[in-house]
Amino acid sequence: MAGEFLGKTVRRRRKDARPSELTAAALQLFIEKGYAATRLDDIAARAGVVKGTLYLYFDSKEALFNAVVREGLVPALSLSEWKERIADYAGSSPDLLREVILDFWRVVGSGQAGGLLKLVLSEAGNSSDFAHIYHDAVIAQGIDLLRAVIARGMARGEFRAVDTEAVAHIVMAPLLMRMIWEHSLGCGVPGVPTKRYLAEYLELMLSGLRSGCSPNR
Amino acid sequence: MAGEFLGKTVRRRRKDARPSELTAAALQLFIEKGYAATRLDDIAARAGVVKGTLYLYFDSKEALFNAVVREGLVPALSLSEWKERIADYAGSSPDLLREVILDFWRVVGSGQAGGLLKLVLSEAGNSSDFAHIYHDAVIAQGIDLLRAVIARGMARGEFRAVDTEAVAHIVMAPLLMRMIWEHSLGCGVPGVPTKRYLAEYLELMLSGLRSGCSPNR
Amino acid sequence: MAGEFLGKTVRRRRKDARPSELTAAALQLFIEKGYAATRLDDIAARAGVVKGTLYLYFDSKEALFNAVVREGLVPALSLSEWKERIADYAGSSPDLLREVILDFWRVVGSGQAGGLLKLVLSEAGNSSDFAHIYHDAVIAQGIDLLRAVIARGMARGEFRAVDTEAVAHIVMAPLLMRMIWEHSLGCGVPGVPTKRYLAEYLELMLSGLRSGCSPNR
Amino acid sequence: MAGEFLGKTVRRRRKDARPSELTAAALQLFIEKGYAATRLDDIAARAGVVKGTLYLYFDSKEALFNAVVREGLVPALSLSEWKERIADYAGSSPDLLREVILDFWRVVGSGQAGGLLKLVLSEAGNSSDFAHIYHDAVIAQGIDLLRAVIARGMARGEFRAVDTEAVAHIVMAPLLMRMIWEHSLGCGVPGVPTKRYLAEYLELMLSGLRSGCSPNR
DNA sequence: GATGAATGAGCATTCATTCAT
DNA sequence: GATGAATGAATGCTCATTCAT
Repeated sequence: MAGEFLGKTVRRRRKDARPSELTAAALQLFIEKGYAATRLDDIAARAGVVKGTLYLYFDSKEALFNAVVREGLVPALSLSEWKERIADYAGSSPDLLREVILDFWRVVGSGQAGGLLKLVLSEAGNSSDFAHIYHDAVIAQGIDLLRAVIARGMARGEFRAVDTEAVAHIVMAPLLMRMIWEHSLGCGVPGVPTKRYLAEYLELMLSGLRSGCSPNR
Repeated sequence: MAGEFLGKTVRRRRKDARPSELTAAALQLFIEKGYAATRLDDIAARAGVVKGTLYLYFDSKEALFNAVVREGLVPALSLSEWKERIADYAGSSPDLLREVILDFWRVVGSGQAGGLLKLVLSEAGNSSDFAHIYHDAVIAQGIDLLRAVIARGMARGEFRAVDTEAVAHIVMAPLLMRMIWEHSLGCGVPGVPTKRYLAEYLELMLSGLRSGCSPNR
Repeated sequence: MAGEFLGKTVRRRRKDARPSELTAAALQLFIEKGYAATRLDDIAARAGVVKGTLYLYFDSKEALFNAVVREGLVPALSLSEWKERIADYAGSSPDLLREVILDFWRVVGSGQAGGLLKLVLSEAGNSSDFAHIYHDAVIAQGIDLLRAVIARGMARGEFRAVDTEAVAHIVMAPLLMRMIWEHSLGCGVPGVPTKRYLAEYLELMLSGLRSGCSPNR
Repeated sequence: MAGEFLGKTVRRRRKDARPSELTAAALQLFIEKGYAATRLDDIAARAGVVKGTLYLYFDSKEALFNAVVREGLVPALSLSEWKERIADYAGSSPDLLREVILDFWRVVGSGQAGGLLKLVLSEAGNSSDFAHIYHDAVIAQGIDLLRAVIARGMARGEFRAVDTEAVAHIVMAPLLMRMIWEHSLGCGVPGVPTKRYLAEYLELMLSGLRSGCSPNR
């Protein structure tokens, strides 16, 4: 019967969806209040369940935290597609750098994935070293992409000669800081809207990388 | 007697130094483990006293935290001296920017003052909004300096026209990120020593700001 | 069809056998870990069902415990047959005592019925007073048999005059202690195999009861 | 001043006495309700303190249980004195056996030490194997004493030849069972006062051990 | 009848805070 | 001023019990 069918479907969909509902609620609260200050009661309440229910899906508060972080890393996986696109890219290196950076911002900088950065930094030093995990899974991905683009620009004479690794870190820093401030101050960097920030940022980095200008001194 | 005299001296010195010994111990632990995960017992133990003693100097754990942050802000006060120095500065704006940035790094980026940034970001969102306090006391100071220098450079035709506020934030970001990583990953950014990082950073920013080059597009 | 027939048979047999399968699993675990430390999940798992299923047959954990104990008392019912047999017995009282004791051991002392003693003693003091129930249903049965045999021996001049009730308790004690040790230490009394224990025990009791010897003092 | 002196004394005496006050309360409740069913709140309440106070003296509920058992074993240490006394004893072996048994009963069978037997049997099978510990510390001590006395009697021709180890266990059983029943049924074995029980018990054992009677068959 | 997801009351444990000494 | 024993509220975790399917 349709009733039974729907019933089972609802139940099953619930069961399947629960874990991510729970981690979503947990992520929000962990970011808002920090790991230690977040009570399981609060997480459960925000997810519309009861504390005990959490233990049907996660062994402990720490296990829940792990799941939250791991789930937050998933979007960053899409960055790996860029590796092939860079090889086939036909346009100029400045254009490519623009595209890569804006896509990184779209994927990582927006939504709750941004708060995850603040979270793992806050809880760095705990048993499971999530700062390293996050660094390797997200930051290092972005760094690698930037290095590849910068190297391409150097090879094509579009960028001046730089230490690609150092510069990749430096170029990424303003993106990450922006993410951090937005989740720490609550409402973006005061006085500078994101759009203008990104525009000035891209201009500054591209100008700084461009070859063919006289040296600074 | 010499013994008594020494005793009193030690006692007196101790008594006066106590509060800062306590906040120093607290700062270390707050940075290492976060506010919530740090027990007063641990702080007292590291300071060589007993938990109850903390309450002779601070009303509560939160009051201790406040004192820790406030004390950490003190070094940043020296930044205010720069305001006058900028007005009197005789050299080029790129040189001035270099000096200001390196001094900011010396004052804020080194020592435990660096950990403080990570700490206030971690605990952002708690009752007392330290992220804002820290932002206003330290970051905003630095931002203002940078804005002044950039404006000077623009006025003198040494820097191209930019949004000074946005660019000041962007220029500061790599410094702050470096501080954060050093205290979150434990041991600096892997693969890029601080000295090279700073050198490439200055070069990139100054190249990006320099006037007289054709626009990026 | 045979398949269906077998299926129904199996189903039917299962259905009827379920309660005792459940109590059997529960008995084992209650003895191993104690009442409170045994989780319904464990019992269900050992019985090959799911926790909720237990509630189809028992109202609560305590009701299950009650059923376990009551079921464990059943074998002891066979002791009642002895009442008639004693009346008709033709041999000597020492021989009769031997037979009664060895049968008691066979019925009560072996198998899981032995563990039941340890169990009810462990949980004595709970709401339902199983120590009394077990005492009345099993121990008192044995005591009564022993009293009858001892009284017969006294009447026939084979045993010396004793307080039959006290002596019955005393005679039974070594049997019960042996049962307890076997289930508490895991592997019988260290150093004394059951067979030798029983032989020496019977000899000591019969020697102690025998009439016709000079008093101890 | 006297006030201060008394104050310190009271405080110190409290501090020193606390652990044993707590274990005493815990022992009572563990015996009454079993380990798992006893809440720390109850123990604290009975000791006149608050739950948290328990953790000033014991790391966990299990640590408290361990302390309770270990403390309960102390009285049994006095049994070791008997080893020398047996060697020097001048009287008959039956008299010696009487004395040893009555002293064992006085030391182990009375007071809360008796409940300890029930307790360790109940909790046998848990991580720390207290049944073995108790067996070795208390029961085995008594067994050894009995074996020594029985061997002495056999050597002097006062007792018939028996397996000393088996018989020692058997002789001890009625004492232990009596202890167990008293703590499981609440109020002694129904119908047989302790005094008569012990008298009949001694008579039965000594008669059973005495040499010079014809064998049972 | 059987399942297993969900519940919620109960308990062990932690830790900031107090206060008599 | 300094101590440390004692407190009690808070919280992670468990598990018997229920109920929709």
